[in-house]
Amino acid sequence: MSALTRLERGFFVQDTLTITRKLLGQCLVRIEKGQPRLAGFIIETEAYIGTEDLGCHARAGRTKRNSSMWGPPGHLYVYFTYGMHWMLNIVTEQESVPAATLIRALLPYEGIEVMLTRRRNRPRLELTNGPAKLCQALNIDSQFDGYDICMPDSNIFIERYPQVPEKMIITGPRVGLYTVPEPWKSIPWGFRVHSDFYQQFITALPE
DNA sequence: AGCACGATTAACT
DNA sequence: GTTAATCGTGCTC
Repeated sequence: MSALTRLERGFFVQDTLTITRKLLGQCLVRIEKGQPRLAGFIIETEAYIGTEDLGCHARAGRTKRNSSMWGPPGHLYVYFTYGMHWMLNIVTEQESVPAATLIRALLPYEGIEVMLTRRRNRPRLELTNGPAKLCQALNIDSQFDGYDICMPDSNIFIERYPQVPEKMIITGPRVGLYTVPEPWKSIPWGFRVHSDFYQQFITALPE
């Protein structure tokens, strides 16, 4: 087994759609003091790109809330919505260009006992199968808005795994943009891994 | 100062 | 399939 490397700054300097696709199959890791490592494979992502994209928070210009999206790549944009939920994004593109990838779902891999506690013993496949759920499971909130995941001692980072084959990636519209006008509402900037691909990892999960 | 809404979730019929 | 929960944010007055 070869040593795993972390995604470095250069990865997040590619164009946003490329990054959003290539993040599928990579492993998001969360380190907390006094806790076992929490980790999950990224299986669903969405791209939000620039002020033109009317589905993107950047459409209204830079505000206190969305400021991180204008920041340097490889940092996090974490925001609060629906009065109770946190959402995890990774900032892409060069500084001053607002764009990010939303992490919508993970396949739990390490630290499942801790995730079960945080997620009130929900079924294993429902631990991190939504953008707010994974933030709850990994204990990610406002304290990580603007956080740099490329620092050597970062408490959140992504480990490099082999790319998911193109044929195993399902492309479709982004979820939840009910009031967003076309073409942005339907533009196919959502990506997920076909369940055929990760089924093998589910059956391999420890009880 | 007031208000409508949201890149969601869980529980319900 | 529907809907309540719950509150920070940004917009309007």
